Amino acid sequence: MSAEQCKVEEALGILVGKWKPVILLHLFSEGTLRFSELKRLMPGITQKMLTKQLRELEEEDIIERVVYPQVPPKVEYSISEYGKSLQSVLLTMNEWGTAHALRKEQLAKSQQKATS
Amino acid sequence: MSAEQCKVEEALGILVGKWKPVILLHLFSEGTLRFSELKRLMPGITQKMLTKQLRELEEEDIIERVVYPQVPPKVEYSISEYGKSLQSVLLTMNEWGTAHALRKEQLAKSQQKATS
DNA sequence: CGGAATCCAAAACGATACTG
DNA sequence: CAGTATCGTTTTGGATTCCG
Repeated sequence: MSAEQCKVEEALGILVGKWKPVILLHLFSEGTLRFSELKRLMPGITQKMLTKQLRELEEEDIIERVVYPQVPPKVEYSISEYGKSLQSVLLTMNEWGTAHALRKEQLAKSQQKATS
Repeated sequence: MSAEQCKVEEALGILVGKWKPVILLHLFSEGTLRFSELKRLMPGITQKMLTKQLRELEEEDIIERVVYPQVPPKVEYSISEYGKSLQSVLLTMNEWGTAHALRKEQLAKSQQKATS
């Protein structure tokens, strides 16, 4: 892993975005979700953002989008075959992130003691 | 790994930034580098950006900054003990990123054929 | 229901000049 | 040498309205 041919950004580029990891984790655990279900699972996200992030993930072939031609419309999202290869990356990051969050928490606690 | 307690952003937050992964990879492979050496290794980065990204990494305790009180100044950066725990994450992302870049390249090639 | 379009604020990034 | 400071541009995220 040399710095000259660093491809971390390739993975980073797909995961960055305030909501992308959460979207992916939901799809990984639920399998298939409608647009409205995703929205309900993420209070705070706007329709515009959800649409945008889903489009970007779709463009990278990470997720699949299926439109049912009916009224009212129904659109379902799921992880694509290729997208499944991302799970291990997500898992690694989540594990490290969990430990890091814990560490920060404990560090804050010990500093609280020191100043009290 | 449930979506409710997604800690991917914890890792993401540290890696995002146009130059952070490259900085980290350089420090991982070289061990210790001076500010000017880092800058030379990354043509295109501005002093301001390099300073900023280094500060952020330092604040997260990922890298260490040692100032030698002399004229002209000398400042050395290296991966901290804790920062080393990030290497596996970086490696995982780099591997996936490399494969992803290759895939995109080949996809582009096959599309080129199809339209020629 | 699942968007698209518009407008806006904030954050990231960058060029340049100056400094102990 | 290793930074600040200031300015401007670009990108990102968000609120709101409208549409088939």
